[in-house]
Order: sequence, then structure tokens, then C-alpha cells
Amino acid sequence: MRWSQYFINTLREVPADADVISQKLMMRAGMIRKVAAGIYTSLPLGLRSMQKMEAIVREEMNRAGAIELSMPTIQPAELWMESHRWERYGKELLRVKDRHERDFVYAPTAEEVITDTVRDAINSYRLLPVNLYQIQTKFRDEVRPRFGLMRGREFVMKDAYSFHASRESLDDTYEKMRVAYSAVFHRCALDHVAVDADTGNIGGSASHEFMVLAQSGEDAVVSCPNCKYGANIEKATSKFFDADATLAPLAELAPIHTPGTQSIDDVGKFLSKLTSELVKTLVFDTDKGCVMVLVRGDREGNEIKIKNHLGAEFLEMMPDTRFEAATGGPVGYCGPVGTNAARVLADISLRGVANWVVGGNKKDTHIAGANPGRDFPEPEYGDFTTVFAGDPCPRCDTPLQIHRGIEVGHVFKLGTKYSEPMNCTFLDEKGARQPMIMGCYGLGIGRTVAAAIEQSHDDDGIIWPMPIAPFEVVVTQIGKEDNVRATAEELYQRLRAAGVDVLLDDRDERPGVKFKDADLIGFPLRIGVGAKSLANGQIEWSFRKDRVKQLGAADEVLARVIEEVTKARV
RNA sequence: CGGGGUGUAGCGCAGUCUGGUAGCGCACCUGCUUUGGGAGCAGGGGGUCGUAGGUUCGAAUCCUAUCGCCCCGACCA
Repeated sequence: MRWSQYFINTLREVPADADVISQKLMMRAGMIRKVAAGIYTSLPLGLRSMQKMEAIVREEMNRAGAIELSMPTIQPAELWMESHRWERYGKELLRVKDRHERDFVYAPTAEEVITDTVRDAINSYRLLPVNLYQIQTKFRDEVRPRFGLMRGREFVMKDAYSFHASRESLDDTYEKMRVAYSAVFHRCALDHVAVDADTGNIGGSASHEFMVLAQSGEDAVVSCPNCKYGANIEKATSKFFDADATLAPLAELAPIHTPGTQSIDDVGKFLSKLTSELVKTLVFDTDKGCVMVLVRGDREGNEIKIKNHLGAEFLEMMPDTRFEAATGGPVGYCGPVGTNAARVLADISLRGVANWVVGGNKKDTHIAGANPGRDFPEPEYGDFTTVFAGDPCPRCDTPLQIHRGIEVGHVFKLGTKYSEPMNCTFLDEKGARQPMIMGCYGLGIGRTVAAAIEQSHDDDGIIWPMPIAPFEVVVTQIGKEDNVRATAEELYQRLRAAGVDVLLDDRDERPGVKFKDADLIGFPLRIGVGAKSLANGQIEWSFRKDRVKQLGAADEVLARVIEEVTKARV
């Protein structure tokens, strides 16, 4: 491709609304262009990177035995009603009506359509398992789209769905997909980890997330530097509590006057105690009623864990307007003694601890010496708090670390969550009808490309990993002399003939402009042809990552560049 | 959802407080000079000032409504 004939519009200035590096650089490099909030055009350069990413994913999926198909982005509401996600998915699901006023959704994922497809086509265990995938545009109407391709509303995702006659078969495919995912990210030279994850909106039993480690990541990843334990912070556990806390003698229940101390820090200061010596009470409004959760004063409640424990569909902090009616006490002073809350949970770290200091369910009042079983009913114990850095690993007690990560892939064991309600069944060896056991596997194409940039850039621009660079090599023609032009042209033709993805910068621009553009776009390799070195029969070449110029005769440089490109293709 | 901000040329911004018919930089076009890390000079094109009402002799500017976009918050009991 010749730059002068191509469509590249680089920007010198940073668009005002870009807030992460990858978004700024992709916009400046002319790879993407924002059309609306969270909705982007992939410009030619950006599209090339995306297509390369897709090709890698396709290869690894095919290698893992998955079969490609393509499902519609607009899907009938009936299917979503069958799975009950029409009611449960919430506002992220974009609903549209056609001219006949029939309901449709713009699909955020395709469990319903694939399940519908497979239940029609497969009725026998003899035809299982199957693993089907597509690379398709999705839409999720995010509350607050941001970070460019990292959290867009419209995005391209690879989604695969597997169907099985047995758990073992699902385990087998799940493992193959995990291996395939690692291979994909490895090929893109991404520093990533696979961690235990919550299943969220999709549902199911086991689940792993693939996280690319980056400062700008929206997720927190807990990992053990010793034993490879890794989990999303939503799911991570630790052994931070003292499991065999000895039972102190039970004290008298004693109300304390604590005016103006609504926050746990205030209470701690007022009573000259550490917050870890107090018990914090969180109150949630859920579809299971008002739920009170007690945690140690210095810890944070974990809504995901609480929601999962309750089996709740809906959970949020109790709004102040309904607080008193629901708990029987004012905001800031609530506690388990004499509460109206339907259920009281307590973090496992409180089990066996005596003489709690809690809210008194009365203005300006706390209570010391509260003991479960005596002063209020024994609460339901469980793991309801979020792991902190330094907590001991649940497996080996090593202090845990927390990093930021970008979720680029997510695999789930769905079980029969969709096959059962949608009646996707097969006949087993004994002729008995059974629901198929399912797995599903997502991988964000655009998000992975953005993550690669987050991980690999400098002040001047992107530094592409070769496999997803829009072009592998740029040939910069420096100057307009006939021999410069002719040599650049010749190198360009020979690289093309060798199958290298090469862009010839034949524009009538000053050298500085060409260098800056090449750095910004981030071609991994650059060949420079200019009158100065050409006078000595030499051309120059350099890697984007270090920009150290090397000189050599054309044949020699060509051989080295082709070698580097081949090496990176794996 | 709550709070804040913003909308003026393709991009980044000033002008709004104190109304008088729109400006700067980048980009773009023409010419000359220049040519190894985003050139210089000269000339030029491009904007119903988000939209709709209102006030006024006169509105980018004041008032009202509305839409878009951006940021921050959502563990505080």
C-alpha cells in the first residue's frame, strides 16, 4: 500500500474527550473515530489491526475444534423471554421495535439464538459435543461508556458456545478453550493472567477471566506471588481473619451515647478504638427483603459475594428514604440488636469474636458488649468482604497482591442455565431426554487491541506487537531525488513480493512529518531511504521499540527485515 | 441514578460576566523559499455560535425549555 493513495488522517492534537492512552493514540493515529458515545468507526488502519486480531482468534478457535458461524445482531424478543433474560437483563439490553411494533433486541451476546439453533439441529448424544463460535458486533447500552474501545457500547466480540452430553465433556472443551485463549494472548505478546471470576449476568458455575495487566484496567485482580492463586477481586477470598479467636468473657450489653458519629471512623475516634475493634453494619435493599450485613469495621463489604450468598437478583445500598422503615433505626446508628431487617449476615471474620460494638438503632447511640445468640439472633456467617492487598493467600498464606487488569476474555461453564428453560435437550444412550450442558467463551476483539496499546506505547505513540500491527513495515522515502524514489519503490515491491505487509510512505512531506507519523502509528519496523545514506550505498532500518538506526546494503537490510517479520509471525 | 462541567470551522480553544453582527492555533488551498524529527513568509477558503422559543432597535453573549457530550461519585450506615 502507498501512503499517498491510502486513507490516514493523523491528528497533532489530542481529542478533548479521550481519557485513556489507547483511546488517545488510536484517535490521533487515525485508527478510530468517535461517532457517538461508545460508538466508533474503525478507520482503515484500525480495521487492519482488528482484522489481524480476528484472524489470530479464528486460527486458535479452529485449532481448538470450534466451528465458525454467524448469528444476527437483531434478535426476536421471544427467545429472550424464553430464557427470562428479557426481564432480567436490565437497561443494558437495547430493545427495539420493528414497523409492526414487534419487540427485538440488539444482541449483547447470543446464548438464546445459539441454543435455539442447536435444539433444532441436535437431538442425539451421538452428535455431541459441538462448539460453535462467531466474531460479531455486539451492543451493550452501558450506563457510562468510556475509555474508547475498552468500554464501548458497540463492540466486536468473539463468542463461542459449546454443548455437551456430560460434565466431563464440558470440562474437556473448557480446558481446550482456556489453552486457546492463552495462545491468542501469547501470540499478541500480551502480559496476561487467567483468574477465577464471578459469573455475573451470564450465569453458570465455574468461570475464568483473562486479564491483561495494565494501570488503566477497570478491574482489580488478586494474585498470589507464590502459588499461582488468582481471582477477580469480586470473587477473591483470603484467610485474613484469626480463625481460632478465643472467646473473651461476655460483657454486659451497654448502650453508649455517641453523638454525631455516623461513620465508622467517627465512632472509632469517639471511643478511642481502632475501626478493626468495631463492627460496621451495611444495609441492602434486595429482592429478598432488607438485608443487614455485619463486617469488621476496617473491612469493606463485597456486594457480589453478598448477592451470591442470598441468591438475589437485585441488590443495592438501602436508600436513605426507606432506611428507617426497613431497619427500625436511623442512618448511621443501625445494628443487629432489635432490628427489623429480614435477614442478618455476618462476615466469617466475626465468628467467635465476643462483645461487638455496633449501632444502637437509635439516634446518637451505639452499643458495646453485643453478643450474637444472646442479644440478637445468631447471624448467617459467610465470606462477605473484599480482599485487601497483603491478606494471606487462601491456599498458601503468602501475602496477596492486587493489580489492575483489563478483562479481555471470559470463559464460563454454563451448565443447563439456558438449555433447561429453552428446552434444548438430547436423547442419551438409554433413550432418556436430558438438557444439554453448555459452556460459553467470550473474547473482546477491540478491547484486546486497545489493551495491547495500553501495554505497549511511549510518549511518541503506539509500539505495536508485530502480529496485530496495521502494517508490519513502513518504508519511509526521505526526499524526492530520483534514486531515493526508485530505491524506496524497489524495496517496497520486493517486500510485497516476499509477502510482507508493507506501507510505502511516498507522500510529498518533510522528513520530520513522516518520522513523527510513523512513530505515532507505531509500525514495528521502519526502513528509511534517504539521499545521505544512499550516497554510501546504504539504507537504514530500525525497530519502533528502540528506534536505534542500523545501516546496511539494500539486500542485507531486506533479508534482515524479512527475517524479523517471519520470526514474529510464529 | 446523584453531583459538576461543557457545546463557537475537520481538531484544540478564546470571545459570554459588561449584548453592537465572530476570532486564534493546528489542519486545508495558492505562491515563493525551505527540506534527516510535526518549516518560514505572503495570500486565501471554511462557522444558521447544539436546537427551539423568548427579551431587545440589535443576541454566541441575557431568560426559558430541550438535546448531545464529558467528568466525578455510587461502601456511607
